[in-house]
This record gives sequence, structure tokens and C-alpha cells, in this order.
Amino acid sequence: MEYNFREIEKKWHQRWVENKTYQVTEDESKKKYYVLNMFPYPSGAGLHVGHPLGYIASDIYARYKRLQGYNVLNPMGYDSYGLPAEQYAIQTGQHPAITTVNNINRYREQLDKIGFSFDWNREVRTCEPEYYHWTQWAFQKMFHSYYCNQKKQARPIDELTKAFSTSGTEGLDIACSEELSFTADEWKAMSEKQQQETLMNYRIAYLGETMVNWCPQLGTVLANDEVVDGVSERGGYPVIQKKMRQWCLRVSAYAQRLLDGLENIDWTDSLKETQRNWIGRSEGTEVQFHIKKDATRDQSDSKDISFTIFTTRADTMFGVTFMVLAPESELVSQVVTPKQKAEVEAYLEATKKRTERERIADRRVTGVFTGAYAINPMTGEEVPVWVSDYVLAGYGTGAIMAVPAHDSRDYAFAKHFGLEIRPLIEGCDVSEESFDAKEGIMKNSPRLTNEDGTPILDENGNPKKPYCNLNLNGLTVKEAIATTKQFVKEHSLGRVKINFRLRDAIFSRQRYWGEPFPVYYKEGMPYMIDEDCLPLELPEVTKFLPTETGEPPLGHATKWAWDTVNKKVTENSKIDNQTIFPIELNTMPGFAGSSAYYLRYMDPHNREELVSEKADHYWQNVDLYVGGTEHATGHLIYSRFWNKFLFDLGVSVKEEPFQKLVNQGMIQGRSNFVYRYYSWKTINGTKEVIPTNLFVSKSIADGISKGKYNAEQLGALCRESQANLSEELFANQGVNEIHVDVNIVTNDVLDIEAFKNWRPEYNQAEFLLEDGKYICGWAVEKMSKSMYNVVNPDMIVEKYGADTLRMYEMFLGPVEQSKPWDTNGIDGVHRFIKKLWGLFYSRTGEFLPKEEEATKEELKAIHKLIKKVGEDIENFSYNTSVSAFMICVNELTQLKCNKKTVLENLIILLAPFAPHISEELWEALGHNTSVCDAKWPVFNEAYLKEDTVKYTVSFNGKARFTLDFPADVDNATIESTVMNHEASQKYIDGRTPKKVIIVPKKIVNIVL
RNA sequence: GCUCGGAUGGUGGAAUCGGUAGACACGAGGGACUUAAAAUCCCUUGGCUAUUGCAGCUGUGCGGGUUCAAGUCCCGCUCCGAGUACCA
Repeated sequence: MEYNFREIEKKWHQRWVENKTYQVTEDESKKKYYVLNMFPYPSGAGLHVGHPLGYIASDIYARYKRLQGYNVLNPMGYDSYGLPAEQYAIQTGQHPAITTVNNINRYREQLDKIGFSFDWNREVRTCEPEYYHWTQWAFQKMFHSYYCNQKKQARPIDELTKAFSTSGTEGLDIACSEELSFTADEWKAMSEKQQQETLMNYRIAYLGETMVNWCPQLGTVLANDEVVDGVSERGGYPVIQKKMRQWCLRVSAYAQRLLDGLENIDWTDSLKETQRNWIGRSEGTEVQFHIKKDATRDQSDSKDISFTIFTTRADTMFGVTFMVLAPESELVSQVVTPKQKAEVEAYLEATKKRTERERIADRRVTGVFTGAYAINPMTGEEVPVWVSDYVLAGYGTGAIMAVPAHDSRDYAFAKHFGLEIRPLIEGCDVSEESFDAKEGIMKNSPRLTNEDGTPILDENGNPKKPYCNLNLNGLTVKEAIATTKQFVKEHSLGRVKINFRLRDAIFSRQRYWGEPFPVYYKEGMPYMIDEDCLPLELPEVTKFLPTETGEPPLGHATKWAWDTVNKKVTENSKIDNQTIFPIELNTMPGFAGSSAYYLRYMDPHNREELVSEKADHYWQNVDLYVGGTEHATGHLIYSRFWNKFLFDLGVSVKEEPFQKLVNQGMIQGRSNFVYRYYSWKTINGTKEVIPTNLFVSKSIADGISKGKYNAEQLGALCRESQANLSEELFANQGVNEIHVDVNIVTNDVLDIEAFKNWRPEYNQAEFLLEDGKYICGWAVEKMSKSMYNVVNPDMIVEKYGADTLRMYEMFLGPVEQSKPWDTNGIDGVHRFIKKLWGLFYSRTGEFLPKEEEATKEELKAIHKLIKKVGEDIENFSYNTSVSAFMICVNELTQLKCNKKTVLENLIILLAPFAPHISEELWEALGHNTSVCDAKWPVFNEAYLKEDTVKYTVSFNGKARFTLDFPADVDNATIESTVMNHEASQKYIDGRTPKKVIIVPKKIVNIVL
């Protein structure tokens, strides 16, 4: 019987869908296992073009777990190539919808191509809200919550308003503002609008006036992780800083918990590290500096101006020689002296114009003196206050104390403007660069002597006395930091503070495709529409672009107002601001919907709740999440934040959403080149290229580039290949490297006929071959259309089948490693599948498996495999599993094994890797249930027991030969046997061994 | 700059605890079957020397070290990849 893989695969695929073979069971007494694939497809290559590495890897694990007896939820399961996860999931009822609107839209073209029937204008809106209902719901909950530092969780905002109304605001430790700037009486005196405005400072979802990354070309704001090198991640358009009123999520409130949570989850260290860096916790000290009073300043001299700086190097307080404010800091206008005012304002104007990208591109040292002086609380010294854009407004307090001796940025600034550099560490040299390392012994603190050791004198000519009783001299940097911290705290000069780099997430987008905010505006303040009115569905619009007045696309909608009486959306024309109000025009970003989608899969048809308590308690969290590292600072942070919030609410039982995370590597492109021969001549001193129709094979091209051929030799090559090229073109040789479609190249051999048809201009091409073939050059590049290296796995599936593709992608190497897509080895895997088939069917179509007792060798072969595959799957080392299968099938073929018991075990083991052929052969073995309901075989050590053990005999560490010993041999026997062995004599050479080392079951080493 | 990975044949990659480096494949070379091709099967395949036979040397990016024994551990480099960046 011929193995017609494609027919078999289609048949099984159909059956799985019809019988809902891989659906979860209702039996909740079973252990659960939840596998999920990260929502977007790898590396943006698109639905059908990208390689389903992650799907295959997670699907193998899910099937393995199922065979182990688990109830497995695998909503994005990849059951065969040719059926994308979404379609499968919808058909089997496991998927509530397709992640988010944004994602649907992104894959629209590809989904259309494979016949995914969708009325894009209507169904997207009528189908999606079932899902985004719960995104809107969570958003409203965030709006109605604040973060309580003391309780380390989100709490209802009502608690806060109650506290404000009484005097009991003390003890409220709120993430966003630890000091309340108003009293209970003031609160009560506020208007409703003022109260609402105040509450915005505390809500977890809040409207914030923040600097945003605005992308004019895209007409929308972008999150920090969507901006790469100062340009938008999608499209690469410039991004500028702009102050806008936007919805924000107070992710920063969860910074510490996001950091702590990393301890207990099973992610790769590098990914955890990336998140740690992104969260950027830094422990330091906040110190208050006062501005020296100056009569010439605008503000009355009586007013005391002070500001706080943040530093991790409190030990360097004695080395402060100037202060720097961020240009955006409000302090600048307060401290500037009239004399410096014009200059400072000019500088502020200039920096505003520079985009972030320009600031990154050229790191010029710029800045301007404000005319003000700050008083160092440790030394009493007056140091100048500058403004410079190297200080960021968004981090710390937007002001720094500059210690040029021990900070490279301050150093560059000081050198540029000729400011003092005062080293504080014994023996450090700061003549060329600053000494940034946190090591060494402190000196100069306080600084009482000059460089030559003579005492510094005060105004009266007496030796200067220390300004405060803090002396760090002789301490290490670490000790000095701790001592200074303590000192600052005790003397109320500041406080110990922990800063995070992590910023709040900007949650508005000026797009159409996204969840609409269930928010209407009354007197400019946002109000949530009632929870029972959710979901608020996207309105019909005529255009998806921003309006002429620069409003978001929803500004085109004519029916986008909220009727608070009838509780429904109504025409804009009816807005009276009494009972009918305008609705928010922004929509939510892509990460909104993906942040909690895993919870929804646990209970996809629930109309009452995001997830039922029962389902949540059963499924808990995702056991295995497979996806790319590119989401480390985006989705994987937002999702953890979102889940922690839901955890605080009691909706999610687990604080961390993804217990184990496996990163699949990216599939890179492998480009092929052809080499087009050209000649050239010099006309009027310029080199002129004469192109030809001649394409030369790789090694000839290399030869030409290296000048290996003279005109005669090349001519001979041409005659040999019967290529017509006129004589004069043989001199002045050169080749152009041209990308060629990888789909017309096999094992780097060009399909010449296909090449001629590929492009009309190559119709008349001639070739210089090597060994009768045209060998192409190759390089690893990213997959892109322009490099003609995009490979569509569909072609592989049609030619070799989905099972071969699955196994081949796994065989390429470790899952987490990026690798070029290279079909050169696929024949090997396909051969393996055919060999496997050969164990079941003879060439004449006879069914071979028989009910016979397996031999010792056969049992050994299969149990070796059981052990290996089990271990490998647990370690996600799928490539070595595939090779183990090959070894086993080779052995069984050699043994001519057709024992049913052996083959049954083999098929079960193979089922996760090659599900189609496994189902087919499982059925052939006489089973009428799916192989996915079989039991994973139990490994029995006894079958691997050997009577004899092979020892490697080595002399002075060099392995020479091997010897077999009985398994229970004692060391003395080994030693005497080896010493007396004929082969040993040559190496011993009459000497007496100094030492004999015997490692049981492994090696014997004789030291001479 | 900082952080984290990595470097093994012509290629992808094995070597899980320090114990015969190169499993398993691809490619290449040779052979069998065939009128021929495809398919299939068998042999060889890190390099160098030797080859009638045995064999010897060398070899995991570079330089040191620890050890009876190092791809694996330690120290110092080089190169490549990823992340991040005026974060005070």
C-alpha cells in the first residue's frame, strides 16, 4: 500500500474537526494542563508565510500531556498545517472570538486567502464585542479602583473618597501620591468636578496630561514599547513628544509586584532580566536642596525655593559641583534670574524642537546656566544650577545633583562648560574620564584640605571646619552610601526612596480598530456607562482615518452619543449635555484585548462573567505559554499587570498568568543568489559596465571575483558550456550578485527552466555550470519579499505533508533558537516517515504487524525511545527526540520488527510529533478510538539492562580502546584485566602505573 | 556603554553529572538494482600522515589555569547575536 500522506492527513483532519477529537472534557476530576500560544504569529511575517514553530512546539507538548492523562486546554492548538488555530478553535467551540479587533484586521488578507469566510464590515463588529465586553469591563473596574501601597493591592475608589471626607486621610498610602495636598475640609468644599479631577490622580485607569509619543504620520500616540529608535515600530515613522490628555493605566503602581512575581515563575533568565531592566528598580535617596536667595529674581526674595533630587550615589554628596534641571521642569521658571532669563528661554525653545530621535542621534552636550545657586546641605557650598536636556523630566524628580568626577554624563557636561571636577575616591584618575564604578575608598568628604595637603581656610583665615558631622573618609563606597542615607534620614534632609523606570501605560489610540471606551463626558469629566450596558460596540463610520479637525476616526460617527436615560447609544445631534452626552472618541490599544484573553478561553461562552469561579478554579493559570521574546516589554508586562489587577479583584485565582514560558526562536530567511556575469571597459576615464546574459555557477563566480581566470580560460569554459559570448567580453571580468526566488532553488541547485520563466528578461539566459548544475550562493537574511526568500510552508505541506513539516521544523534545532529556514534537510525527515510506514506495510501492500512476543533487542530499542522522548519533551528538546525516533525506526527496520506491541508503543510516542500518520497507523493496528486517547507507555528500566558494560581504557587521559566487562565486575578484576591485556602492553611500555582510576560503567584511566 | 546569550566538520546540530567529541540528519564521494531516470539499499565521509595490514598525530573561537581526565569548570581576550540606553 502506497503511503499517500496528503490524502491521509486531510482525512484525519476532517475527522478531528467533526468528532471534536481534541476538545477538553467536562471531567474536572482530571488533572488539568493549559497550553497557550502567544497571540500574534512569529515575527510579523504573516499568517501563512511565517513558520508555525511555536504552534508546533506547544501542540506537541499539549498532545504529550493529553497522553499522560491530563485534561488539556490548548485553545490555539495547531492540529495540522492548513488550518489556522483560530479557525480550528471556532469550529471546535473553544475560542470565543479572534483575540482582538486589531489582530483580526491584521490577518484579514491571509484569512481571506484561505477561505475564512467573514463579512468584515459587519461581523467584526457583531462578533467581537462578545469578547471585548470583558476588556471594557476590566477598564471600568480600573477606573473605579486605586492602588493602596499599604495593602499592596487595588482597592475600590469609594474607600478613598470616604477617607477624604473624614479627617482620616492619614495612613492612606497611595501609590501615586504619598502626600495628599488637601485636607478633609478642602475636599468637602470642592465641586463635583474638582473632586473628579482630584480622583484622577489616584485611579488605576485615569485621564492623564502626559508627554506622549505622538506619531503624526500614523495620527496616533504610541506606547513606549511601540517606539524603536525614535521611530514607530510599525512603518518606521518619526515620533515626537507631545503633551496630550490620554487614558493611562497606572502600571507603575504594580512595579514592585511585577518585579517580585518574576521570582516564582518559570521563564528564561534572559527574559526575566529584560523585564527587570524595563521595570528598572533603583534604590536611592531623595535629598532636598534649597536655592540661595537672590534679590534680583522675579519672585519675592522672601519665598524659599527648594527642590528634591534623586540619587543612588548618596556617598558623592561631597563631590557635587553643580545642579541640573530638566528643561521641562517647572522649577526652571522659578529659579531663573532676570539676567539669565532670555538665554534660558531660548534654550528651552530650542530643546522643544528637537525630537527624541534627534536627541538620540547626536548627543551634543547642551545646557544653560540659570543664574541660580543651590546650597549643598552637606557642605553649605553654593553650586550653580543649570538646565540641560540630558536630564529627563520623566525620571526621578527631573532634577539632579551633578558629580562630574563619578558620573560620565556629568563629567562630559562639566568638561564642556569648564565646571569643577572633584574626585572623592582614593587613587582614581579623573583627568580623562570619570570614575563611575561603585568601588574604592572614600576621601575628600568633607573636603578640608587642598590637593597639596594644606588646610583650606575660611573667611577669617582659620582652617575650615566641617559643615556637618558626617565623615565618610576611609569608608568603602557601599558603606558610604549606607552611612549617608542614614544621615540624610536622621537630619531630615531627605528620605530613602525607590524609583522605577517603568512608566504608566498610555491607553488611548486614535484608531478605529480597537475596543471603544465605555465612557461619556459630562462637563469635560469622564463617566462610565453602566456595566449592564456593556459592551459598547464600535459605531459605523464612513472613513477609518482621523477627521479633518484632527479628531480620532470615531469622530466620523454620527451616532456616537450616550443617552443616560434610555441607556443606549444615540445620534450626536441629540447631545444636550443634560441627559445625552458625547462618547469618548479614542479606542483602546492592541494590548488591551490580549491582556486577559487566556482567562476568557477557560470559559468562552460565559455571558455573565469574564470567567466563572468554577472554571477559574479548575484551570488556574496558563501552565505553558509559548511565544516570542519580542513581547518581553509589552504584552508580557501588560498582561501580568492586568492579571494582578484581576487577582486583587478576586476574579483571577492566580497572581501570575503564565507559569512557564518558552520562547520559540524566529525563523530567518535563507536567501539564494545567482551571479550575472558582466564585462567592463573604460570610456573617458569612467568605468562602464557591459551586462551580459551569462549566469555563472557559484564556484566560477568566486573564481572570477578572485581574478582566477584569464580571458582564455573563461572562453574555454564558455565553449564547454556552449554559451555564446563574444570574445571581447572575456577580459575585464566581474559578477553581480542577484537575489533569486528560493522557491526555484533546491539544495542550492537552481532550476534553470523555472529561472528562465521567473523573469522575462532571463528568458535568453545562458549558464556556466559546475558538474552539470547551477549552484547558487546563499546568505541568512531576514525574511522579506524583496529578498525573494519568503517560503510558504503550504508548498512543503503539499509536497511532503504536514507531519513531515512538523517534524522537520522541530528537527532543525532547539525550539528557542533562531535559525534560517532551510529545506535542505527535509528529505531526511520524509525518508524517516516512509521508513516508519515500511514497518507496517510491505511494498506489496501486505499489513505486517503481528501478535508476537517481542524480542529482547526490540524491547530495548523501544524502551530506549520511551525514556529519551519522555525526557526530551519535558526539556523541550524536540530536535533530539526526532533523532531518537530515527534511531529507533532504523533499529526496528534492521531487526525486521513487526511485533504489534512494539509498534503500538512507537505510534503513541510519535503521536504528538506526527499526529496524522499516527492516527492512520493506530487505526490500522485495530483501534477504533483516537490515538490521543491512548496511554503514554511506561518506561521499564529492566529492558535496558546490559549483561556487559563497555569500559573505555585510556592511558594518561587518552582513550585507546574499549573492553567489555560483566555488569557486576569489581574494580580489582578490571584493573588486573586491563593491566594484563595484550593491547595495554604497548602503552604501558614496561612502566609501573602511578595510579589507576576506575569510573564505574564508564572509563578506566591508567596514569603512567 | 551596560545586561544577557552564543562560538563544535562542507551544512543543521548531538554530547543531560567533567569520562571514547562529532549522535541524528543534510550534502558530497563510491557502489548495488535499472536500458535509463526516479525511488530504494549498502559503504566512506573532521583534518593531517600512513594505507597490504596495524596505526599515529591533531582537533570544539584565541591565550592561560585547575584535574588522572576539559567542548563542559576557573581567569583573561576576540568575534557574533539579542535586549536596553542620557534612568542620576
